Amino acid sequence: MNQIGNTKDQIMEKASELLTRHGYKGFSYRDISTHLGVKNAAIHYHFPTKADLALALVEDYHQLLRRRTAEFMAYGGSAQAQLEGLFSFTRSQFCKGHCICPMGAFSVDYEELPEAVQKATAKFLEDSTIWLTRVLEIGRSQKEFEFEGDPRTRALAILATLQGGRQIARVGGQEMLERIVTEIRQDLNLST
Amino acid sequence: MNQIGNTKDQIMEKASELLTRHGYKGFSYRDISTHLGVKNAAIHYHFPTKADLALALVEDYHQLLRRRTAEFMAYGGSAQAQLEGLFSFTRSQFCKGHCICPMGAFSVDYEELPEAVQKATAKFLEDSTIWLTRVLEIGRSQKEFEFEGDPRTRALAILATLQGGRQIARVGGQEMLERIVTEIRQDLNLST
DNA sequence: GTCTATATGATGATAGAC
DNA sequence: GTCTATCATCATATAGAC
Repeated sequence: MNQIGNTKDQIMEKASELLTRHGYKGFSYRDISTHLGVKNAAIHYHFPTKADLALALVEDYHQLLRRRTAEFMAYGGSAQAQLEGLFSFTRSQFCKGHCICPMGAFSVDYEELPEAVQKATAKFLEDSTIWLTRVLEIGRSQKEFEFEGDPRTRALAILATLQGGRQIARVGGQEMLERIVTEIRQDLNLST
Repeated sequence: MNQIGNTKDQIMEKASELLTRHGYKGFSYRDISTHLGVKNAAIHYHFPTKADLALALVEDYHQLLRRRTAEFMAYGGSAQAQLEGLFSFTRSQFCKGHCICPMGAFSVDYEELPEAVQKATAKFLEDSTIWLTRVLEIGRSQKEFEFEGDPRTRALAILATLQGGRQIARVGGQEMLERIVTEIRQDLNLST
């Protein structure tokens, strides 16, 4: 195991969990340092300001998206598998500590975030939309599912639904999220 | 004009704006008192703790929902008008300061809210769902729009989509919200 | 890289005068 | 009902030793 940068990774991992559980304003450097058994200043060494940490998180999410979708964007494949991957990811994130979408967490505090973080978040959203749009286009052309209208518009609606769905499930229980995912499937005439 | 309770109302109005703009953790008693030209302690007189204020806000939203939907729930009417009312409310809230849904704001901090606020929020969500479910049932039976499957499930999906949509529009611009609303209409075969 | 120590400011909240 | 004054606590952040 490579130990270099290990602390930095641990910080980001914990920060990501706290962000999606308690929101951007809902966690502090102290929460992270206490959990790692280090001091406050150690976190500031790796991320001088909280905005630096936020930016690193967004870019990390973005890179993860790129890795997981690179092949599909280049060569295509089963659109249904991509979509089911999104659904199961959404479900597993919710089950693991009622985690909401990072986009949802950041959007609440969006207007007060530094410009660099705002721009990175907007790019992340845009690339997520582009990816899902492509999935829908390919899936429709391959007859994996059916829908009418503009693929980008539908991609945005699906992302919004899942983002809102995870939040609503916090309040009303997991059953609500299950129903919501079912509804997305139905609108795509997906039986599985 | 009745002056009794005026300050209390002003507090709630400002608090509601701040909540939907900056989130529950994103506003303080100081923000409110400064805006009203009073002192910190004056707010605490009306709402001893922030949780009291949060509870009052949720119950106020709930009561507003009850008032606006009472007639429809009792006698029915144009479901399409109810739905369009929801859409235009969503749009106007976004335009006025990029306000997100209170449900979205509270859901981020939900797990740390006191139990009384959690329960009130859950009831508000449940009644919102019941109302929209009824709108969909009546609208479908009156052939105002078409959709398949369970009305409650679809109601939840629409609420989630609008909640997520308002947040996404903060990051990606109003055009995204417009697209998302368009998509909901299309899935109901609503042309207007 | 991590520590101790510290600066600075905001926050929710309370006591008691007017 | 609102004020002054005050509190304990927590937050982000920095300087300098090890």
